[in-house]
Amino acid sequence: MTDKKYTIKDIARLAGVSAGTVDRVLHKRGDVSIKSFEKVKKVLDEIDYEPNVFAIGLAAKKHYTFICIVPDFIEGDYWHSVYLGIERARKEFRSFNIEIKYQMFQHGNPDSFWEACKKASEDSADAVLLAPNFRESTLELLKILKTKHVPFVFIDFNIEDAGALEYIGQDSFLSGFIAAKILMSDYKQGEELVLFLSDTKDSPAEIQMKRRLDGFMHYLHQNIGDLKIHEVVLDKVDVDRNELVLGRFFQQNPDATYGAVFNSRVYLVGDFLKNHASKMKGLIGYDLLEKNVELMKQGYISCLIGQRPGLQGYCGVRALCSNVVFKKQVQDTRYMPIDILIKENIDFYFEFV
Amino acid sequence: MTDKKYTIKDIARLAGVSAGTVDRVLHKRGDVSIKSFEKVKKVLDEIDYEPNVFAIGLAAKKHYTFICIVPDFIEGDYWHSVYLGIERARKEFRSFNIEIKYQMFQHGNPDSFWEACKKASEDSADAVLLAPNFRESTLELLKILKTKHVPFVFIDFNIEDAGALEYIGQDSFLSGFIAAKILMSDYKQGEELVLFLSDTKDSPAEIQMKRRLDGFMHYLHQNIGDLKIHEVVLDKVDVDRNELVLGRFFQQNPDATYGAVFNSRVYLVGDFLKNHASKMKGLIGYDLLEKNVELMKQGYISCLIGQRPGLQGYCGVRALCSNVVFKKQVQDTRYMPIDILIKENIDFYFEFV
DNA sequence: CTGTTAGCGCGTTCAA
DNA sequence: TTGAACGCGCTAACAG
Repeated sequence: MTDKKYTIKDIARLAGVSAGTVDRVLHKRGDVSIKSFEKVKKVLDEIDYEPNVFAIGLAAKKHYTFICIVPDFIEGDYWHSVYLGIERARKEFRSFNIEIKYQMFQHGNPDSFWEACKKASEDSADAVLLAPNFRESTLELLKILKTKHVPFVFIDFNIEDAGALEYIGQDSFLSGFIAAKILMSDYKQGEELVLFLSDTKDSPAEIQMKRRLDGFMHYLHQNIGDLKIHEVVLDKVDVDRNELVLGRFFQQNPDATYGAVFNSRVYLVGDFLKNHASKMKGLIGYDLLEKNVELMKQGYISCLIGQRPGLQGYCGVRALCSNVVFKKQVQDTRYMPIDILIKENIDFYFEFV
Repeated sequence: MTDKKYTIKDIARLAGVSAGTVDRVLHKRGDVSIKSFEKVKKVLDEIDYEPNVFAIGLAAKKHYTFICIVPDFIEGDYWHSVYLGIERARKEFRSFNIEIKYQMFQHGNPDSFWEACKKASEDSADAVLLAPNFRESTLELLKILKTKHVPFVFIDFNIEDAGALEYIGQDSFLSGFIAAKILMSDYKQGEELVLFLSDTKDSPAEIQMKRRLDGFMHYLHQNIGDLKIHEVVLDKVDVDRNELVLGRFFQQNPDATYGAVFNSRVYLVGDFLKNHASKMKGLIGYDLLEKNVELMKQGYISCLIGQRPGLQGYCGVRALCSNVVFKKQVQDTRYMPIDILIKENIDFYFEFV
């Protein structure tokens, strides 16, 4: 393969036509005589023409607006990483005149999500990236987007057959399966397991957790017989209540020495352990929130499953950009790697270079 | 943060000078009066100027040649991935007029490496990426590069204090430590371990393996008392000899049920096990060669440590590009993530998006 | 020392 | 249906 770079002018010269005609052929803009078309086509078939991206970027006049409907965040949490990925993409594609607008909502708050969807559908966008936190509001929004032919991608959660350009996220079932395999690798007869569950209902987040749990249980059924499994429901925010619940639980079940949390809030358990100067033999959870990472480094959490939130945000914007700006087809599902992070490799982990 | 994009013309207008002067200030090209400089500086301090990368790319007239001194490869092996990463970077930076030349050598062959270094030093390059397989030849080459002020980066192996612009690779000690932790997670009293060693000598590859082994042993000392450890030396290529050695070993040591290989050639052991329809309780090795991945999917290898060869190649070229083309400072060490791959997450693993 | 100018390759007029 | 011409933002050469 040669590195010789052909320009439109080169092609025009080789074909014996003008640059404008070549451009028309390349972009299928019509108004080209059969004869000219053939001549240009012939040259294009023979050489390996790749347009100069810089010239394209420089000459681009069109402006695009992408709307991102994602949860609001605080420093160091999951959606902060997603945001950073989106911002990274924004900078990278800034020269293509892509403007990114955010419609943020309170995570887990249906009204706030609905509000965000409504605003987004009123606004005119060329593409939409969204974390479909609630099903009904999402479908409502999609209806409008579809009539306007505005493409959209889902990140983190999926709603199948909703017509998304692409879904970007993890295979939840398998990540649960892996979590079990890692967590229970040093299991010995007689030890017990506790699943720390959540009390949210009916949200895609809940569905995701359910799938992870399914995968987790699937591993246990396949590999571990008669294991005693406890369940403890934790509150999202009520630390005092959790303190009470966990205190009682651990007192009554000293053999429950493996713990699993199927969302980011494994720090709730980690913090409890830390406050009581206690450790489980194994505690696994999801996502590299600062709090989680810190607790893992201190030994209260033994493993975290990472799902590349930053990459999700980045890929989301990039998929929209490929489709809208470059009219390229994109794949319909992009599964993120299932990263296994432990105390020892967490320091080398990064999402971007 | 506003998205308003300032151009050099904007700055010139705001500062009351011409675009040329602004350019001189931006690039510290001198020949600017104090007064003009101050005016431009003031404007620059107030706004958030980011040059348009496309315009830079388009206007760039200079051509660069990078030489990559890396091992030759076959489809699906480690250095193939490195190559793909380099090629990815080549395509991405092609518009900056960077030409990539390869000086490939036979992996592990000092003469071939020496030959490649010699050719590279005779050729005139603007930057060099190399996998310093042999110390002396490398130092010889570096001497010449340094007199010519040609920057170079190391990938995969490092030679410390050799003046490399950047070293890109893994923290070998820690990756060994992690390998032990993963491998021995379900260790039970009485089980035995076998280390499959290599017989290469004095190469940076050997040093890397040594470091991994050190980390591995460090974990064992910290966490597992009186473990019986065997050592088996495998030949790189002589399959028949290995067959013999392994056959005898496993016959005599039925309790040696954990195995570790500190390089890519864990497939040597995996293949043996497969041929004898046998499995170890745990077998760990390095790198996602096709052969290794296949054996892991089939259950003969339990875990592989990945070190992102593709990303290494990509980052290597990118570092050179940042430094040579954009005159940017680059970090001196870029440790790759230590990826933990098992049967279940291997299918979702990828290096690039 | 400083302003002006001619491209870089492509998209997009506009006149022929 | 076609070719010529302009401009995107920046760099570098040149003329004052």
